[in-house]
Amino acid sequence: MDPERQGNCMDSSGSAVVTRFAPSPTGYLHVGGARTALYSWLFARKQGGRFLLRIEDTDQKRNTEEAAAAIFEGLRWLDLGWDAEPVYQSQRLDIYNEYFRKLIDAGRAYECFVTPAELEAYRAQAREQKRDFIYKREWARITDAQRQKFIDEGRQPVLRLAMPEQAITVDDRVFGQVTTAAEQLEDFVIRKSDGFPTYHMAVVIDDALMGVTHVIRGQEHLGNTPKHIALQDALGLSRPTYAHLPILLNPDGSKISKRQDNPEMWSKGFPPVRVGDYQRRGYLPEALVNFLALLGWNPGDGRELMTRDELIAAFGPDRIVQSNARFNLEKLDWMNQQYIQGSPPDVLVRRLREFLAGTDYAAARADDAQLAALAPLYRQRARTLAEFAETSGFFFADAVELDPKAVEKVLLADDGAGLAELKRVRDLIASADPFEAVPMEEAFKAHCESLGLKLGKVAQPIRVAISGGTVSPPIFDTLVAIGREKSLARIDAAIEKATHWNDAPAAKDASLPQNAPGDVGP
RNA sequence: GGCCCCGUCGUCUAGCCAGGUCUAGGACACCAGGUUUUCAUCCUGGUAACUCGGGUUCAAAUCCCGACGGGGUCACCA
Repeated sequence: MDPERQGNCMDSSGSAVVTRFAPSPTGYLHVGGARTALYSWLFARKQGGRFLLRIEDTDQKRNTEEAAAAIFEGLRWLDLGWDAEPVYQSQRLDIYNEYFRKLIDAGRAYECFVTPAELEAYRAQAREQKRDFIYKREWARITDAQRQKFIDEGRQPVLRLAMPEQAITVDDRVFGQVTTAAEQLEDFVIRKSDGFPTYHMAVVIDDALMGVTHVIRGQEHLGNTPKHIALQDALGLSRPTYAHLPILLNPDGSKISKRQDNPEMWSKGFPPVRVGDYQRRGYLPEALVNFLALLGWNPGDGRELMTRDELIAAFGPDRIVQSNARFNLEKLDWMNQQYIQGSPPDVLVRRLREFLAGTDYAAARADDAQLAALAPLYRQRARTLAEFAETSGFFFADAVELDPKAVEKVLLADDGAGLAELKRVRDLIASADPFEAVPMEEAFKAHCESLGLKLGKVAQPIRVAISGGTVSPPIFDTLVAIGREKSLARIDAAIEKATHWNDAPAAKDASLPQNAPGDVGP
């Protein structure tokens, strides 16, 4: 998909860096995967190398194509471009078979007829005896007669790698040297009974064939790496440099999982699992990228808000942290706001447009000119695009809904002082010329001074009339954005309603039971 | 449970490898004050951490050992 123009890696020797992101097609881009992809991408860009994609679909009966498309979409949203067509493992069976052949011919792999049920029984037994069940060569040697018998029974063998009896050390760029003792290494399955390679087999072959020089992946794979090294040795394939990343955790230290992926958990501060949900919740991709980059890595000089180019320039595996990181949504919110504040107006409008498309926010009805008028008013006030949409709704409403609490506090309190003031300044608005924020503010300040009032005494009643509540952007900017006619109409409506606020409440109240105990406050 | 990894403010982290300059720095959040027409922004200040116990050393957040805590992994899933 729209491969980016390649970096300056074409001219160099054969040592150009190649990284890859290799998700299994789950149907969405996992936020942890996004960070892995980001680090791989940053490293490739920093080194002038290439960043590749591979879909690990050696298992699935699910819809690979659709599921992979969702992942591509997530990567595109984050603007993490890749440098060649993605590789699909399910289309490479011939290649894997070739390597299976080699292994068998070299005596490095053998058929195993033990069934999953039998294995499970052995494992259960081992657990009971508080032993490890580490599959060595137990069922490697069978006679031809036995083999024939198994086949006649309909058993489909798997292929296992004959592990050499020696410890294996991973030289990891993040965790250093990690050694696994020989006794811990088992003869793992490399070909499933359906003929497909296991993850271990496919990953080693594909990384080698794709020329991957640096494997950047989650720490959950650190324990698999000795297997991969053993396979590389057996196959005579090249060994990439490994860099394992610490795990991304929930605020409570638990692992981020799809099971928490719902609004209830979000309200408890759990981060969305799917990158698409960050988009839907009004985060800017550059903010997410910046935030993710800093979860487990830092430039070492205290910088936090960094452009993509700055991230690329500063990135390196040496400063990747070794401990797991908890996802702190509040900091993402802050960072997102920084990006909203820093976005050029036209970019912000475009982002709002994209965000609002297809939603039922009142703001979705706004045209670009209206959004452009509002953007400067909300860039200081919205941490996410969703907050913008939620708090700016009154601009687009046909009629404002007056918040009773606001009416009572601002308009009716003190014998209707606010209401009286609202009536008095109505004409100031009606006659404002030009109808612009600065001159209007001047006029109002003069008005207030002559009466010995603070501006707030005047601004709040207007705000309630215009927005329905006590919170809005600066009132004169708000009036201008809404327009003179609409503003006056809202003020008149508010005056009317407030004047009769306590008239005939019986009609309303009679039909309702008296306040139940435990009525909720604001 | 076995094996592996990790352990500095509530959170993300700097510092650790090359021990003193660390009365441990920054950021988010929080608290207080200031600016202000509301909210917010912005500015100033503040609370807050080296998991614990041994050892090495003149000196340890930094080196070593142990305990405890957290995480990962133990599939014919990736």
